[in-house]
Amino acid sequence: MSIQLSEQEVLRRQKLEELNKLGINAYPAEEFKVNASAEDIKENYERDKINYKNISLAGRVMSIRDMGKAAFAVIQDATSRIQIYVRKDDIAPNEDKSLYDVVWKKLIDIGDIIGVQGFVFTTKTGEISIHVTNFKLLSKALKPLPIVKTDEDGNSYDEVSDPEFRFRQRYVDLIINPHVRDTFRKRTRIFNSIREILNDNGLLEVETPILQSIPGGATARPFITHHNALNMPLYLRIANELYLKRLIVGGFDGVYEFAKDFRNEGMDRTHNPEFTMLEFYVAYKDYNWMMNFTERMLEKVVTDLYSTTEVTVGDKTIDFKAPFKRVTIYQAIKEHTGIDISNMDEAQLRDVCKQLNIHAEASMGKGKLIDEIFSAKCEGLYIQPTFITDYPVEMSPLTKKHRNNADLVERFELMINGKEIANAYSELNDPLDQRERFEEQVKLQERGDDEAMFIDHDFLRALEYGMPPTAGIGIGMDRLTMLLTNNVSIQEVLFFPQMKPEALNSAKEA
RNA sequence: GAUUCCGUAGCUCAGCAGGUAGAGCAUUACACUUUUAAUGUAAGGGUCCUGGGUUCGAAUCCCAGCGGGAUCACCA
Repeated sequence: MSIQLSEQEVLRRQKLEELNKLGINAYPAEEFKVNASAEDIKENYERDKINYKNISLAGRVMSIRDMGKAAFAVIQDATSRIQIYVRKDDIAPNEDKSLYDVVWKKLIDIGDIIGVQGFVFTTKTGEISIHVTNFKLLSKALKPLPIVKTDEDGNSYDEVSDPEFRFRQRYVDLIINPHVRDTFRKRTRIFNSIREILNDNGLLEVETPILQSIPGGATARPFITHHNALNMPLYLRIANELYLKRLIVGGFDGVYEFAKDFRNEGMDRTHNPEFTMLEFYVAYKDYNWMMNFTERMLEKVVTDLYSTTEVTVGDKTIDFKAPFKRVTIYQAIKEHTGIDISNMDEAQLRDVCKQLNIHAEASMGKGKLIDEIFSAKCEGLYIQPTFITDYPVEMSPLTKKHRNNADLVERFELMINGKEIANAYSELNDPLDQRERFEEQVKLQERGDDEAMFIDHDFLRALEYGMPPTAGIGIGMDRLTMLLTNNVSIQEVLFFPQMKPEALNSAKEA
């Protein structure tokens, strides 16, 4: 690495040498015992002052206001930020004032991680602060931290807004933008909340293969990799559905997995090549049960997160109070286009597409055409949580046929804020029907549909041993998180969204 | 993949009828022992994304590339 160092970087390296000369290890090994957090102090000091006379706290220096023989600084720990007050005569009570004049004033920078000991007090201006009696450098920062200042009205100045900077150096983004940390905490709370509900209902959390020899369970282009020892291609999973259903065959009544899935498709603000999908399957249930369960689950997730069922998303308020509205896909299309397509064949559907100005590929079958019409004319209109049900059989090769209509399947998608959040069905467990559906998919492949499914013979074999009637669902966790944290970009809810490599890696290390 | 906008100091940005760069914060020095976007005075800091071209002269104009955003296509 022969990167030109900036003035500030050179300076900080010099300070590091100074520290070494003074016998101060800028990266000490020993534990620094902490007995308070910034949040704890700010929340509890006022009514419990007795317990804040001897506190120890560690964090990153976020700002310094030097007043001559005393200084104020702001320390950020994992919970929050708190002001510290460092007075020369307090940290250096004897003749030797170098701890203040040299170490504190000259060698500590914004961005450094320090530990402080002292007592809590309230300043003249009413800010709860730590009066420092001793401090210790815990880690010296060699790069200058971008400074975001916030005034008393909450306006930010010089906020780092460049998405490239923020996503490539997420660690910096997390340090300086508290709302980013908040988003990721919420993401984890959403996952925990769901995990709790599923566990409470007796489902077993499982892990299934990411490397698969037949990518199944969804229609999407997979990533291909190669196993050297076996000398064979392997695919990164596009879904884990077929494996979870094998486990239902194996006798588990309920299984779930938060699965990283991979799809080799375009990237935009709702698509990352790797993303997280929750899938779960429950034996002896059907899609009606799953709708009931899903709406209760989401209501609880939102309540756990916000203590209310309402969530603000952009300029809208979305209410997750169960039950959610339910409407069949044919009803939805009829309602929003005035056209009843329930008895149409492929040719008639093509005419409808033409009439509605919807682009229809020659390779599209009946199911895909209906899906196009719904996507173009209906999907965006469902802002409040709505189950769209009873899809045509052609676009649902893993779904059980509808109990009352052989042209339909027992499937629903949950639409929220105009987007699909979940996809679920009464799982097809008739092995002969499943084989026929796979064969239909092969025909679609032959027509040029490069996303149609492969036949998974082992999965068929599993079904032939008998799978109980089962309800299953897939929920796009990234998109659910986007929705519940009011973010429009998937990059905002992934710590490390996919990016093209920086020149940093290729050029300078070679 | 297509269209479009963007890439100037550590950060946020200005500079563009072409004359080799500015501001605020950050940094450095000095002053200030309860400040809070602390303040005052002074100073330093830039392969203007990269590579070509036009020109006496390019951060500025043209071409190509790299990276990012937005919209569209594909999809979750």
